[in-house]
Amino acid sequence: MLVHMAEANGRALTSEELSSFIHTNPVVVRRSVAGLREAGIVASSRGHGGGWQLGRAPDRISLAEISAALGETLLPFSTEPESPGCLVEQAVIAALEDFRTEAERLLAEKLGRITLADLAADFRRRYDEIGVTSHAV
Amino acid sequence: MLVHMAEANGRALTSEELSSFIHTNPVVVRRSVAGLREAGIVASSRGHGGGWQLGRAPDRISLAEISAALGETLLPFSTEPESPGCLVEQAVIAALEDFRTEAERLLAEKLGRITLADLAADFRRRYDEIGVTSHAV
DNA sequence: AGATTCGTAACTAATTTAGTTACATGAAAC
DNA sequence: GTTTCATGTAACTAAATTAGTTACGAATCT
Repeated sequence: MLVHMAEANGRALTSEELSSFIHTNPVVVRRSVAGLREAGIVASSRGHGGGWQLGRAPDRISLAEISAALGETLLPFSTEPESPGCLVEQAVIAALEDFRTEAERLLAEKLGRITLADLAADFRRRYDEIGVTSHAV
Repeated sequence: MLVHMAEANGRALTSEELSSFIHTNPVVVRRSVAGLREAGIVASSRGHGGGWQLGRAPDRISLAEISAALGETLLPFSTEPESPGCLVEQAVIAALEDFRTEAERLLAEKLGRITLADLAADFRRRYDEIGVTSHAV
């Protein structure tokens, strides 16, 4: 959805339009994207001509920021104790906590290097390529 | 559960015992741990004196192997297309696929350095510490 | 004023996961 | 060889999560 916004040239896209892109429901779009508003990644406006657009230039929006704004973890396990007092759990969590800290830093660093502008550029490349191919055929 | 097996000194632990450690059900234990058998991480035996034990020395079982044997992914997102033909999705997946490949290699490498023996040693350290504390009080 | 669009609550349906019961299979003890 | 103990596995239930839907109020533009 954000790539579509990046390609929209400043025009606001409605939840309706965005939802049709990914074959889902406008309300689902609003729910998902709303989390990106506080971080300034998107801006929404109501009424005529309203909808969603990027909050800043796509080359200043990294995947790390998007991931963080959505409240997603970069690693698929939690290090919260389930049985406080269990020494085995404490040992496991301690080991994973160290791992997690460094791994998350690494992942965030890598995701921080990929921006929406990169994705949009890649999309455009593919788009042009298809265009050429179609024309050649 | 594996740490418990590592601490069991070769004795087989029953699903019943293991389940009580983590406050769950014996069947849940069997279901979970069964996936580790093919990888040789655990071995199960039936009948009298049967149960579960480590399939090899704990210093030769890494967290990376355990994770792999359980069929878990190290990263919490999939790169499988949902809308084949969507160029935006293809661009996003391509970017994430690159990221994923390197990130998974890194994570596996890090997890590969942590063995069950490390966890067991840390557990034992905590255990002894508690013992001393209790005695001191 | 009327049309449009987000914001949000409330409800339903589908999926996943944990937990449970039940019973067959295999292995040791006697 | 029978009894006892333990895994292996199917089948069912319950809880939690998620996606989807409907409905309607609030904001904004023409």
